[in-house]
Amino acid sequence: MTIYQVALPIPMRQVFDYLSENTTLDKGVRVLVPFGARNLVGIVVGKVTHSDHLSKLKPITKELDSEPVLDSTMRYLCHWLSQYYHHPLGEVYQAALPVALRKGVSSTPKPIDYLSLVDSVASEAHQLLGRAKKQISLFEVLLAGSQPVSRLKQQFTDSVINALIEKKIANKVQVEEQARTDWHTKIELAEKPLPNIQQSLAITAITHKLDQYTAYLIEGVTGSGKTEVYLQGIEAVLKRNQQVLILVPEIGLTPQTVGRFEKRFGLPVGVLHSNLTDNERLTVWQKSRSAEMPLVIGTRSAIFTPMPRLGMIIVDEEHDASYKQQDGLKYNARDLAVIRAKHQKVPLILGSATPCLETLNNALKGKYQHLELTERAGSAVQAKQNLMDITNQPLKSGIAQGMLDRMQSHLQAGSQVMIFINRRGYAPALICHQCGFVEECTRCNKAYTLHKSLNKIQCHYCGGAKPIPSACSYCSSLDISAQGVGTEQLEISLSESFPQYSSVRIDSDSARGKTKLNALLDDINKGKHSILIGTQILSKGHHFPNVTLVVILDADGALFSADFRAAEHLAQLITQLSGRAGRADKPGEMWLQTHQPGHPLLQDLVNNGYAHFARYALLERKEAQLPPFSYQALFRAEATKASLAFEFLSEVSALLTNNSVRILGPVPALMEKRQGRYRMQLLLQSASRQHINNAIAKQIKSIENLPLARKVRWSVDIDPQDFI
DNA sequence: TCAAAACACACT
DNA sequence: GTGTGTTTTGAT
Repeated sequence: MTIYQVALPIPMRQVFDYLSENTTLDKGVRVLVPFGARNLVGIVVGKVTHSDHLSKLKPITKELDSEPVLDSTMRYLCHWLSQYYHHPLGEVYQAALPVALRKGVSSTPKPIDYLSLVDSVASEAHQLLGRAKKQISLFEVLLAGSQPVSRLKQQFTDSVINALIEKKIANKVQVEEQARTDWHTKIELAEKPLPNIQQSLAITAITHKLDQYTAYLIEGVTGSGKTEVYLQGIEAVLKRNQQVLILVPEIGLTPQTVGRFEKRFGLPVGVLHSNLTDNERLTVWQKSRSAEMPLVIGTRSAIFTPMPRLGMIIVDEEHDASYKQQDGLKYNARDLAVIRAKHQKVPLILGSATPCLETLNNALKGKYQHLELTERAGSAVQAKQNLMDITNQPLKSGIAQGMLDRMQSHLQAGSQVMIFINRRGYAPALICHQCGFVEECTRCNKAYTLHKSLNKIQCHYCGGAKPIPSACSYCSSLDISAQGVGTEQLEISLSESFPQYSSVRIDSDSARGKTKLNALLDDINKGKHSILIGTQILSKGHHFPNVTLVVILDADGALFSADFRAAEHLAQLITQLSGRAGRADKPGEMWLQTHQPGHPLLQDLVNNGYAHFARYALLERKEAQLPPFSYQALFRAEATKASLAFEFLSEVSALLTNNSVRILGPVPALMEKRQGRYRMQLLLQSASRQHINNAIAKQIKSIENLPLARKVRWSVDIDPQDFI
């Protein structure tokens, strides 16, 4: 009997030992094992000669694979993930596999039914078929060779196919499909544009060293032709008979995008997104694993696609927040792509018009090769950005009168108007409407965050709290309030102000599901609506040629958010939006409403653009010792009683206390109560990633074993992106 | 006194 | 995580 260590999909940071008569089970093979009263699908992680639980060992019920479902690269990535994110290995393995495989179905493709002519019959077939037209035409198709039944069914009805089988002219044959991996001989290049100088430089840089790991940041303004650089890079890789993995944000994956890749190379493209069925996902996984699929394009979890002949990874819109998984295994697919590219020794391309500061910093330090595309091609335009001072101005549902007038004139000219509410990183700060003063914690010089339900304001850096003041501490005005209006409230108010124009709201509620969103976007570009009210979704991937006015309602919220990334995200949003509104003959304008028209970050963004802003923001981060100049981990806990969550995090804090790691909190989460549960958080920060990692690694088991750990819902988030 | 609810614990 | 055994609670 051999003892195997098996990782199970349970939230426990340990592996379990099982017995088997088979002495040659490989790592990465799935097995069915008894676990308590249940049967679970686990992954073999190793063979051992001794177990501490010899008396308890049970045999493996069933071996599910002859070939490992996780190759050595995938196992390496899973181990890395487990250690880096302090997540149980079994759950990581589970997350890395397509759902179908987690359930234990076979990992090899099902044999396909082919319809094939019976050898002897050819000569007498015409006689047998008589005048049956459809059957004759099916017979003629089959003369050229066997065809999969599923494909024939698109052209012929069941009865025609069955007739040929009954007349013993044809029969069904099961064929194990041979993976065709010689696609490099079948590339059919579509016509391609002539790259400009910057593009050529980027393409040359990338294609020059394809057989080693190098990370590139392509920082290219909207319309500068990043995609063309990708395409020419991909071409070089495909010609070497190597596969390419392309990651895109959740919303960016449209049939047009996929079509562009298919058309360019005349090769099949595997697509992975959240709307696929388990089987569709499995098929792409299988074809990629067998190297039959040259190109795979997908969202976050596509980073787990096995590619034996990987030759390049591309992460498009690398700044996009959807690359970070928000629940369970909180990994960042962009960061994992770096690890994977390094391990498989292939180039990695990160592309964005608005790179996130972490990536930009890596590029500026020389860790990534920095390729800049600053020339706009063809008809691309950028909306002109302006600041509107709303201090002491009458507001109607958050919109200044001057802005309403401007909207009126754009609407009268037959254009569309977009009102943007920034809910992301939303942390209500107290702002005086008279003078623009923001209530700040004197110890940290950070804006207090308003917690209405607790009836106090709290500093999210030191945890200090005090009652909500009734007047501005600077000018004593009573007109102080939190920023922020909801989309619904705004929609009502706008339909009162502009009754003759139709307005539409686009947020994750009204645009649930992809088809619904596409239908809405279609309506908009057909001109069915004049006023668009939206959140995040509008900034991604879609163009609004008829929108000539974009209004950002609450720029201030981002400037004083407890989330230090809020300003960066606002800048990315503004830049993305202004590249998507208007067109050459009808350029757009964008207005940011603010109480702080002189704020250096806003000034820099509006006057000098994102690239300049980002470099300035990096200096600020350095000054404040914030990421990427320090590293963070966030413990979250929620419970029906706030005190439980607080107690738990206090105990965690005590366990982690360590000279080299700063601990902030516990403080209430920005959204302090959700679904009846109180939410608290504890932030760790250090100049050294290693210090944080070590501190957590040393104590994670003790934390897991705290009595309170089973009374609260808790999690660790390494490199947290959101402090919601 | 009993059953439901809450809790504790093991799971290889 | 889940299934199971144990203790607590509170209504009869």
